[in-house]
Amino acid sequence: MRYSRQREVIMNVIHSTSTHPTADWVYKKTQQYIPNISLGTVYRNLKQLESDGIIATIHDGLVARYDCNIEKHDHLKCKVCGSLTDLKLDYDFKSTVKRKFNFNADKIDLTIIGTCSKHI
Amino acid sequence: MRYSRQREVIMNVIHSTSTHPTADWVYKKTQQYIPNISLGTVYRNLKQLESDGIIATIHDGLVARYDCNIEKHDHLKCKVCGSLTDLKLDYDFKSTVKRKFNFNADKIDLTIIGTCSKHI
DNA sequence: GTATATGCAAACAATTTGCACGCCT
DNA sequence: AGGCGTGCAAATTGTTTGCATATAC
Repeated sequence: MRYSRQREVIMNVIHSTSTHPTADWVYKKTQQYIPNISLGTVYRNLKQLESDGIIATIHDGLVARYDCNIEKHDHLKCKVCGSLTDLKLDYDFKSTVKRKFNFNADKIDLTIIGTCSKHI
Repeated sequence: MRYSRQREVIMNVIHSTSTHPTADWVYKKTQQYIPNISLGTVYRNLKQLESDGIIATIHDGLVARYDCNIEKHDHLKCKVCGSLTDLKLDYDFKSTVKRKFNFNADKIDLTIIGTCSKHI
């Protein structure tokens, strides 16, 4: 993967937030730095960065969100404000499913949906 | 919600499988019984059945899958064959996130991604 | 120089919606 | 009769892709 200014800006934009932005949000934000960047370029870069393990993709309903935190972690999703917050829970299901189903687990997607402290 | 033959067939089709079908699969299957049913009708009914709590929607990547099992449960997703299998794990994260984040949890989406026993 | 990255626009896939008509109740 | 449900097609939304040009190395 060789250098491009577009990718550098996209990386900076993603690292500037912890809100797990959508491709469209990243696009609008990068436009502030590269006005004629195209949405296709944003998607292409996000995809490539993911397949290189540099960022992670979260499927939030039917839109994809991107996350620069690639460490294993879970999410809290507020159904009022739509916010997605990182958290780290402690569990070990991999050995359970290996034992019970002979299933080889790679990763676990865990999202808790509810109401965040701001909206109770 | 009043009776319609389309909805009855859609319900039967969903209950005839445990594979968590997509809207398109349901559409093709219902066509065997009502050849001129429209895809819009399938979507409308699936949506209504979900909002009435009769079926559940699972967001699998960027497509929606539908599940007649509305009891709380988790999923095993095989990345080789794409199959989605129900399982029931034992955990209690709701009290943890209430205590730590003052987050009121409604439900938990938990999917374990890996390789199922058929493809090891 | 050559391969990768880009901008643009068209294509695509999943889903939703407006409208006129049909069929439960 | 009145209103919910339908079929159809067009619209929307999110994402991908083909192509000619530009740029990193």
